[in-house]
Amino acid sequence: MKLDTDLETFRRELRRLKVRLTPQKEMVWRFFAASGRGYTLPEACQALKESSIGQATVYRTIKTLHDLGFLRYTHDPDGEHRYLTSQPGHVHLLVCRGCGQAREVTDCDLSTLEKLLTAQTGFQVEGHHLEFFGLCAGCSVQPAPGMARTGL
Amino acid sequence: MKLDTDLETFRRELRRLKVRLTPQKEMVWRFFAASGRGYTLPEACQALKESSIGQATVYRTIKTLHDLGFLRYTHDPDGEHRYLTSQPGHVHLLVCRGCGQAREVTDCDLSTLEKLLTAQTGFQVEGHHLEFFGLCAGCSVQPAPGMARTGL
DNA sequence: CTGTATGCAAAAGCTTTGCAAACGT
DNA sequence: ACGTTTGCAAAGCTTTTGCATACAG
Repeated sequence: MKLDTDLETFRRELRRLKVRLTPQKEMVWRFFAASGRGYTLPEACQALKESSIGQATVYRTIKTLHDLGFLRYTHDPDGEHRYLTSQPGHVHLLVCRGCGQAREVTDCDLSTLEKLLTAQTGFQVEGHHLEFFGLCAGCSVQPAPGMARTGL
Repeated sequence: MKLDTDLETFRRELRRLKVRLTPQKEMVWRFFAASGRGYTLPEACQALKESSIGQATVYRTIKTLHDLGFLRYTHDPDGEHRYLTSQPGHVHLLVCRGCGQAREVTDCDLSTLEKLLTAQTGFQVEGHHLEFFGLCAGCSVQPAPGMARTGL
């Protein structure tokens, strides 16, 4: 399974970055890695309490992993941040409004658009955030009751 | 000045939408319209307290104006939401990391990219959020001390 | 007039912090 | 061993809610 190799990568990276590898960090990472949809901070706190991880640790760990690039967040329809594990580097998310699953997209060439903007406005574009939303292949087949809109 | 005609538009739109036009709504809207950079909810609460607008009203009004499309939010470097007035319709923001000013961009053709994504992933793309960041013309001339990074 | 919007104050919810004990390196 | 990380509990914020009063239409 891919998670295992990802987990190895996670450990290796932490070592390389001289960040302490604790069971908590690993559990938090695995928790997010197992979800395609991501979790908000309060959701993660509540769920990880089951694993006896204190909420302060959840907040601190998510911040750390986010800063290191192991987690990203996407935006709910409500504008809430939902964290999920991510490939390193520049990616964009394709978020399904049906099931909430997110998938990563590496294909993006906005360089033409960025050059145009610079020419038009004098703005030195350094980067962008781009997020797509719509319906994934599964959900667009039919608004299958019980499949789409799985609460949480 | 453009603000006046925008204010008229604002009033007209509220009437058209059968939304009550109260002094508070107007003050909140004007407060945001006067800022290029936007405000977070707590910032707005604090500032509008001066105008004797209760915080519950600030929250409720911002939510209403946001739902109606009169306000959008952009993302801080810290990921915080900063609300600002916006043109109706589909626009993108160009946010300066120097002075924090945001400007709207209507130019965006991601349709080719969206078709490509649909072909590759089966995902029915319904829309996107796109935000650019960099340095505006003023700030990129020089990191002028006292000009860039105006706190708040 | 009628019903919605407001302000206040309290409640609820979210996030951060201080500190002693536990743990990774 | 040392210094970082953790859990707990408390403190500090932010956001929502209930309700009487004010006000827009």
